[in-house]
Amino acid sequence: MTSDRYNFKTVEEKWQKFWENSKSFSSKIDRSKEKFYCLEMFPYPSGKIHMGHVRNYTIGDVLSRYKSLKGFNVLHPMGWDAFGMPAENAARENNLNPKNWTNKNISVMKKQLKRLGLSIDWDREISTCSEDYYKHQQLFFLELYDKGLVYRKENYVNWDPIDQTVLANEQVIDGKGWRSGATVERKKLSQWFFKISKFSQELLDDLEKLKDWPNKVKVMQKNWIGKSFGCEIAFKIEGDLPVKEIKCFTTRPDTLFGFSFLALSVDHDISKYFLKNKEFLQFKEECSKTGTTEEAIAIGEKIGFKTNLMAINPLNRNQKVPVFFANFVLMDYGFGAVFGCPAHDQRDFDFATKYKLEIKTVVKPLDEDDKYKVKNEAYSGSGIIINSEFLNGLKVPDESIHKTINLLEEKKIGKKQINFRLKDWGVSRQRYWGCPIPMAYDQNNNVIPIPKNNLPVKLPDKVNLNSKGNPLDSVNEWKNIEINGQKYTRETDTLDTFVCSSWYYLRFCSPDEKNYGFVKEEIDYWMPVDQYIGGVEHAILHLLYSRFFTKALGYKNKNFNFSEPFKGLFTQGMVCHETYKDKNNNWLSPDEIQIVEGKYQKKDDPNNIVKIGPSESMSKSKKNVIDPEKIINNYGADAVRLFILSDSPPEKDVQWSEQGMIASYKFLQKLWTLHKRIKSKINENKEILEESDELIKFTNQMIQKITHNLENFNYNVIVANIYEIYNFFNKHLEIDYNSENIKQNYLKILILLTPTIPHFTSECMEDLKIDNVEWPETDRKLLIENNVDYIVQINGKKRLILNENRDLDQESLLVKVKTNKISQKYIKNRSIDKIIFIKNRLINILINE
RNA sequence: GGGCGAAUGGCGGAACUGGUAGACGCGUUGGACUCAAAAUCCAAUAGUAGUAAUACUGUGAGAGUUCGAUUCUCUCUUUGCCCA
Repeated sequence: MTSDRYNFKTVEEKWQKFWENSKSFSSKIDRSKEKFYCLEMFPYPSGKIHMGHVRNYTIGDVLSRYKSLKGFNVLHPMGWDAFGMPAENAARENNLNPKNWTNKNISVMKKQLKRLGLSIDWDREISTCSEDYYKHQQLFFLELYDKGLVYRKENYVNWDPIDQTVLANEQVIDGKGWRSGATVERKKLSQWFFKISKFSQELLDDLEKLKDWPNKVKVMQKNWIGKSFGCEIAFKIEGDLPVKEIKCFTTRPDTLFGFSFLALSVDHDISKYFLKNKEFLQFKEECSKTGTTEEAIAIGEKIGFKTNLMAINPLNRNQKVPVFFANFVLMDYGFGAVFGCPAHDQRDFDFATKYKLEIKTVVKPLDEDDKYKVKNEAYSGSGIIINSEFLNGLKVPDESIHKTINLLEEKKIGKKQINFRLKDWGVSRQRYWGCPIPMAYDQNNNVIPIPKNNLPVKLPDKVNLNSKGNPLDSVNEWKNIEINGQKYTRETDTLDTFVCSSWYYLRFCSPDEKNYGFVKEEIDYWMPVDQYIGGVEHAILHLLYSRFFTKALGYKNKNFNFSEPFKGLFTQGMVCHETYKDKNNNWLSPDEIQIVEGKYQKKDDPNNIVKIGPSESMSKSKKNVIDPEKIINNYGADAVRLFILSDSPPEKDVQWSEQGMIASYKFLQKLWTLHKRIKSKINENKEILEESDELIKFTNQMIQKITHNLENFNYNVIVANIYEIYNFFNKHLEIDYNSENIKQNYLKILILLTPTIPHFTSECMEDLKIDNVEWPETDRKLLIENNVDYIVQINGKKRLILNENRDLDQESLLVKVKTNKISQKYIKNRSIDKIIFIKNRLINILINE
């Protein structure tokens, strides 16, 4: 009997070799077929693959295999997001070269991915740290520079003191570096920027085109771009300083009559007059303690420093209000100055209460009268303008903001302004392991681009990674160069790794092209990516940058014929696992635990009772990780694929369960036994004259269901469908069928299973000597049953089900119902008020109680 | 504080445009095989009452629309994510 067991090791190895040798997944342009570009976010080569990768790439593989079976010309490539800090850190710690460390990881992870049986065209493999890749990136950089989309400026940056590098705003989480966790400092540095803000409006508008993106991602991007309508207002200033005017930006000009103070950022230009004022300096110091994140500001106490200046309300020249420096105003929003209207902004309200400033109500809710007064908190809802002279009666916010801006423009007091929250993308990083920025400086610090024929600017192999700051700074033989006999110093900053991942989807179309990043003809065929799949954590950064990059390459380029890189986006959920702690509150890995009589304890230490924590996303720090390699070795790739898809919808988090994993493994064994039974039925060559068409109907139904579920990413339901298939065959194989009939239907079933468990079905098909594989079509006619279950309701309550001929009309069905004993019991002799009848579905009889 | 989503058995989750709630899996229980165990196979499994047929209750809470609501509308609670 043991020889009949399904040996996944030999089977999976055999088919993986076959696919590799016969180049089953290599793709080339074929205009006779419709293309399908399926892309999963490429991994960072950190050492080993994790369960998140398994889930991500299984989802993509199911889709790719399905689309190929459907007859599409599928492009399904894979590469490596290979630049970045972990390599540099690991290399420093182990005295290695980042390149070697990275390449070693790549070869390990590639082998692991191949063990999953993914239908990837490995001939297109790319790695962002190879010269063949980044030289094109340098060319793109110069191209964007020529287009005026790259510039250098000095500004405050988020400085990570541990990693000694600059962080983008998005990389600062709760005031800490996203990787190091260090408290981020403010530092002034000269940096390279991509002019992403030039595309703010376009990036916003084109979200509309992305019909196959999850709405929440679009909303997140929209909020991130943060378009706001508002008004720039210049306030006249009186006082003992040479300050005549202060510009403010506001989104609520309609509340100008509620004006009671003007608040400035401590970094505002005017602060220069206060630098000798000890109290001000103390106040500034105090402000820096509250933190700069908007959250800290919203929660924290509002404090101010009063100046002797007074601001004049442009709509009411008699009204003069004090000017403060305040901790809740940031320099990078608007002009670093806001006007305070305490009655209708909670922040302003808190501030005004503290400093006993006037709180004048100028908006009333719809259900209040004109005497309405704001009491314990600001009112920021909709309503009607009051106490505002010529603005009175305007509806808030629909008409008030718009009309006020027009009025202010007429009176030359203000100017309509559109403000975006999206700031330009700072791409300079003070790191070694990244793509060198192809720029240089002469002795006067003037910038010149490296001539294109001198590209690539290669990273030097020999560096001292233990030097402080950027290791490239100390590589003099690399840094000092000559161009046309002139001496220059190289730019030593490297590019943010998000730049590498902003265009890799183009490179996959032309991985071997030497002269440019891609071949026009090839991206015209393959682009855009039809389905992009990855984690929702990239909803803003990576996706926004990629969208920008596509637009930037297409900018001033008539040949570029698409404006969005990813037509469809799917964001999969995380893989979670329970967390464990021992009695001393140390994290424990699942391997260190045993369950005895339902109690969790530490292995070899029964007195050490284990506390079970909530299920969380797998992470090394919490030790709740499961190593995919071990699991694949124990249960096989198909079983892992089956399990990772089975328990939750792909867009939601999934709970890793060893029991579930084992169940998937056992199921494949059962399925193999079933296959053997089916095979022997087929080999009997039996002909039955009067055969039931149940098998054909069932198969047809499954074609319909599985196809529908594949199209809609209901991959967990597909696994349920596979179980249903097993259950059906297992029961109904006892009934006699024509051998040919079984064969035809079983073949269709095997194809339906192929996207999910490809090694298994390949083996089965070979076993039956079948090689004709094409996705089966649903026969609509067969879905229509002769008999239908009619739901019979009495007064809206289901009472029985009648299985009768389809297409019965109301009258004939009613006759059947009336003659039925059960319904008679409910109807008795009472009169029927009304009948609701839905053809082939339901009859609802309303009777007089 | 704002925006978006979610809530269904012991657990993960199904349910097409409002029309049989709980597919499928896990777990649990019972049975078969076995000296025994594992493995495997068969059966039951929302709750309450009943030997049973069956009846009543039931999709976070409350209201509404409807002949009929897990599905649509409103209010609330809890929870997740994002922006703060």
